[in-house]
Amino acid sequence: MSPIPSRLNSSTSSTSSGSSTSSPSTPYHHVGRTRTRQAPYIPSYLEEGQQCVVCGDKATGLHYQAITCEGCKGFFRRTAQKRLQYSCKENNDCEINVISRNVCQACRFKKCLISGMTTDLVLDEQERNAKRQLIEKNREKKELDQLMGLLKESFPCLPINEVKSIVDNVSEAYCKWIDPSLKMDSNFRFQDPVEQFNSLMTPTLARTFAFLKSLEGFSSLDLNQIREIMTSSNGWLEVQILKTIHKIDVENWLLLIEEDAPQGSPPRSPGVPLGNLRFEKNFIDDLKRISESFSNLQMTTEEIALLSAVILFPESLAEKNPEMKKQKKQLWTILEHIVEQNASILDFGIERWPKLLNKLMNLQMIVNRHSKVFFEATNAREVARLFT
Amino acid sequence: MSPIPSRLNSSTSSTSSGSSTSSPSTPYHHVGRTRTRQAPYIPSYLEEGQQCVVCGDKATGLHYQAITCEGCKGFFRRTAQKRLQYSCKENNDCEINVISRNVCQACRFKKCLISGMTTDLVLDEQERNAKRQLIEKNREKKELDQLMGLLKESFPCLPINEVKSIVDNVSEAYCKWIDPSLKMDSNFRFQDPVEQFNSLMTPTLARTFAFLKSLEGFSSLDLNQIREIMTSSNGWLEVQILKTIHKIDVENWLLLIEEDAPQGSPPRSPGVPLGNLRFEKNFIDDLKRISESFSNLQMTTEEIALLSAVILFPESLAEKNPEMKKQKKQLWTILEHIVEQNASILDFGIERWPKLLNKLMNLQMIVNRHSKVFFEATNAREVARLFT
DNA sequence: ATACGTTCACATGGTTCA
DNA sequence: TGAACCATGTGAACGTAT
Ligand SMILES: [Zn+2]
Ligand SMILES: [Zn+2]
Ligand SMILES: [Zn+2]
Ligand SMILES: [Zn+2]
Repeated sequence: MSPIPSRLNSSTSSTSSGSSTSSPSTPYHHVGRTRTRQAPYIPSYLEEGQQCVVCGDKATGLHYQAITCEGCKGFFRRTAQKRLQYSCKENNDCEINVISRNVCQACRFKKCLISGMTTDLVLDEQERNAKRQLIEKNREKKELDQLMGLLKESFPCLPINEVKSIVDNVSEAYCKWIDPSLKMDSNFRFQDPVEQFNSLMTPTLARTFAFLKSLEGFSSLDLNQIREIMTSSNGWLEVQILKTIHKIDVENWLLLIEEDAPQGSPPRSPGVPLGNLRFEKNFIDDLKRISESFSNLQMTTEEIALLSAVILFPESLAEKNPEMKKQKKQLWTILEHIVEQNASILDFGIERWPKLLNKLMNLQMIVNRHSKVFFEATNAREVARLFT
Repeated sequence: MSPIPSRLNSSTSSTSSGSSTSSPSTPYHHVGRTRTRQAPYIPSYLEEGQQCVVCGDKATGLHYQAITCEGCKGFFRRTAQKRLQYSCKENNDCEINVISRNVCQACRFKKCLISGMTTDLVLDEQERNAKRQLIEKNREKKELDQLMGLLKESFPCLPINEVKSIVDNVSEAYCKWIDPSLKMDSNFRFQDPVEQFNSLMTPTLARTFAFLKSLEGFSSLDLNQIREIMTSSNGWLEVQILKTIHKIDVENWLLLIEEDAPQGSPPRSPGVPLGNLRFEKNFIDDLKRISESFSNLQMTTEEIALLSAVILFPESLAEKNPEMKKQKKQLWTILEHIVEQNASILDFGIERWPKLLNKLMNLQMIVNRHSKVFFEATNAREVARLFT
């Protein structure tokens, strides 16, 4: 029914907690405007026209263990959530009906309790938070899944179907005829390499995606734009490699990553010898060269982060949108500034900035030269190790 | 059983619903509607009215090693799958019965475990995936078998695989050379035609030729033969027009092509109004007529591909070479069968095949009537747009 | 025949915004 | 404040592989 304003209209400062939530992304850009207002849902167990046990308004279902209207539901929740204390200006016996219910909050809440509503069912701060987080998480996941779907179309890894089927057949035959005991883990071993590739690369892409979105002005990009960005350049690969080469111990050529030890082996290996990675020698050599080259710069975390941002910043966007162009320029400028500032602090020559640019070019060339390597399904596992 | 509200969500009454909510998705479901609700299956080892060891509701069988109801089964599975952690708001000793089971998830799960349910039997993500894939695979196989069976009836004489591979090959070649937009995953333009011809002809001709060449028995044609074929009939024009008219939105008379937006204009035009094309009105009108005519047939990609193949198949070759003649005949036969088969699937009248032939004749007449249009130098640009 | 996962209508919690 | 909305947990019915 129509809410009747009265007396304590002042009430609470009202809602407006929100903000932060980021726009709900405009679920549907409707054209039709019509949006058939769908009939408010009523649970099937309610009789026709059943009344709210508190105020007699039209009930909409069980709420906090009592059959109530939307109004009493909301009132009760707000009261319990914020632990509000009301006091009656009369004799604690105000009548509560659909007209008068907003006159005395104290008596309304009292009647709620008497009518069987229980605050136990009101989620407390913590639970509420958990719920919000869950929803946020799911939202992201959903978006990511969609993106992954699009990405899969855009750069499918090289399937190598022939190899796969040969390997599968031979292995399967082996297990079947020669060593049946192996059959157990066949699930694991014969998993489709393409699937494997996807599941292994997803975390990496997801992180890159999240990083990109966190940059100013990128949060509102839609999925297709993101896909375009991710596929139209090797930027994300370059960023990953940039990260990786800073994890290489150039003295001993160890890749310093934490891996779960297989079993019973020493708890933590100090690192993986580069030679142990199953890539072609060519690639490993380039990796060594470039990581040695960068190690001389002693880049700081901030510098790496900024560099990653500009690498990822899609040129196409900058060209289309002057605002974005300005932003990219700004990032470059800041980076330059910091690099040179650190140069003097680190007692570097004056050449640090040009050197960085030079090395960056080198990095991009190398990534480009080997870009195929990253998409071979058979390499997926090693690539994932590299990018962990 | 009987639902009672409580903490989380209450359960439902068994009402059989019938409500019309139906807002979300509403995927394909049976239309039969009659569907006598068959008695929910109960394993034979259960005694009459045996109870769920967790909540006392009616048990439906062994689930994860304990005799439980459907509710506890689902609750346990979800919890284990998502590795959920609950916490009790009371003293970890909440009573669990059919009424209260939804009050405290922590205690419900605890009771599940105590009652002998084991998470070992809950399939993990990977196993679940494997299962899904297996089911999917089997479904496809089943469908394929059915289709094969259908084809086999239609072509008792021909090896069934051959028919299917012919259809597949022609369709694939068509998508590759003539109309890439048909292919789901080909967001990227045409395959580059063989270079040697590329320089000698317009891209359209080159692609049409490539299509022809990919047909069985045509791969060895040399340039001169090609030229002869291409010039001796309007086949290639007909094929291109056939493609084009299937890109026309007959509601709004828009030609649905993707053009690079000039600059700064809206990123993607929904289509080009036919009237915008710089052809004589005569020609446009015929185009409208013929495209409307074909749109009624709702031709599938395979049908269009096969039709294109037979249109392009040079009569001269068929006459000279009995082998080729047979092949052409075969293509016609396959096309006819598929068209009629689809007629029944699409709930078409029995007239689909004759109608197609009729419309084809019309198409050829129109192309013939306007053939001059395509070769006038001043029209070159527009023709290229049309055939993109 | 059995016991897995899947599907989806439903109920109900929180959230939004006029 | 509360009408409309969104999102998630629930469980009955169901589809399949073993
Ligand atoms: Zn009320
Ligand atoms: Zn009062
Ligand atoms: Zn139970
Ligand atoms: Zn408890």
